[in-house]
Amino acid sequence: MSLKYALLGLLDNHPASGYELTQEFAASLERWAWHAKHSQIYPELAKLEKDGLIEVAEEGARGRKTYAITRVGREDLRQWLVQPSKRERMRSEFMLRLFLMGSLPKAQARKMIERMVAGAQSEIDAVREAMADEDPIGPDGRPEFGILAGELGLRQYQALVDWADWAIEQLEG
Amino acid sequence: MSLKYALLGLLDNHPASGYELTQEFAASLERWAWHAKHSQIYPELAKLEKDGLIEVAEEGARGRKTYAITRVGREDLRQWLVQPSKRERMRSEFMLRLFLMGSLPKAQARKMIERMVAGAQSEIDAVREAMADEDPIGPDGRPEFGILAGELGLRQYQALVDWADWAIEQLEG
DNA sequence: CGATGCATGTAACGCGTTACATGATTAC
DNA sequence: GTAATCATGTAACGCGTTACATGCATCG
Repeated sequence: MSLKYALLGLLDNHPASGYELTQEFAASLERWAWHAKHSQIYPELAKLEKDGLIEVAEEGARGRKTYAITRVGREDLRQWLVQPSKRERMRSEFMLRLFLMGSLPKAQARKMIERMVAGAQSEIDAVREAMADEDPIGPDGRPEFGILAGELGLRQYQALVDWADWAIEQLEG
Repeated sequence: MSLKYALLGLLDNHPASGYELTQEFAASLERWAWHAKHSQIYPELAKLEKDGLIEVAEEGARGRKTYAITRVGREDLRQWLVQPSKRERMRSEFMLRLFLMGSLPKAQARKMIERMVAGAQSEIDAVREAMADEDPIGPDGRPEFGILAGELGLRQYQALVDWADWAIEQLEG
């Protein structure tokens, strides 16, 4: 269900082809929110068109089809955004590793945690730098939710880094 | 792949039946790390047995089969825990909603964020209370990674709550 | 003897990944 | 002309969910 709304959401900003949507996934959504490959996107677009939520606005070179969201599609998207979602099921390989780390000798578990944190920290540094001059409020006064969401992602990474200090202290004590 | 190691990890603590493993998922792993239903667990156990990573240690009433991890299984588990995993692909419906919230009028977006935060806060309160007297180091001196991981989960929820204040301030400003 | 909980499985379907497959256009 | 990029699709497979299906044991 989520891919459907990811596509409707992107098309609500501006019309785009399947190819462009694939790029947008890779460029923005992928890091913090959702990922999809073209092999999943094309069939899904066909389905959305069949259901009347989007339409082909223009056909270009090389068989390129530019899709636009329809009134019905926009309505469906708004509904989904507003409707409270049930608690997400967690599914994180990272967390799973943590849970099972008791199967390793203490010293090795500690080393793994340190390695995880180093990874998170370099991720934070890289993204902070890339986001340094991004304003969460666009020049037109409209909020850029991608930037806002990115800030949340960074803060959650930071929580991991801080936690690790505490966790290692627990292990030592 | 992850379900395999979740099962091996649980069986490395103590032998258990498919039924018990299903309960353990529901009780501990489910909240922060991984989820699986019995309909997925039973076939996976059969596969692990066929591959020699676990074995039937005992058969009880009602067709109950208690599985135990084998030496080979333990080795495989350790390998997986130690081997650095490639960056996980993000897939969070929650984050996706945030990204797409620009499709809502500002006031409504704000309301959605407030609702999300209220949910997170009550989750934090409930879990903090439940975890209040849990010591991350067990009475035998061995670290309880479930508790450590839970603390991380709580801190990440807390990061969300803190972020929301900031985000709403941005929207107002 | 009836409800609840223990205990195990299978089938159908949907979503996501990897790999296969093709062809047009543009830049060098 | 040839390499890179644009552009769209299909097929096979694996993982996860929902629903279907069965039967034994225990407690009251």
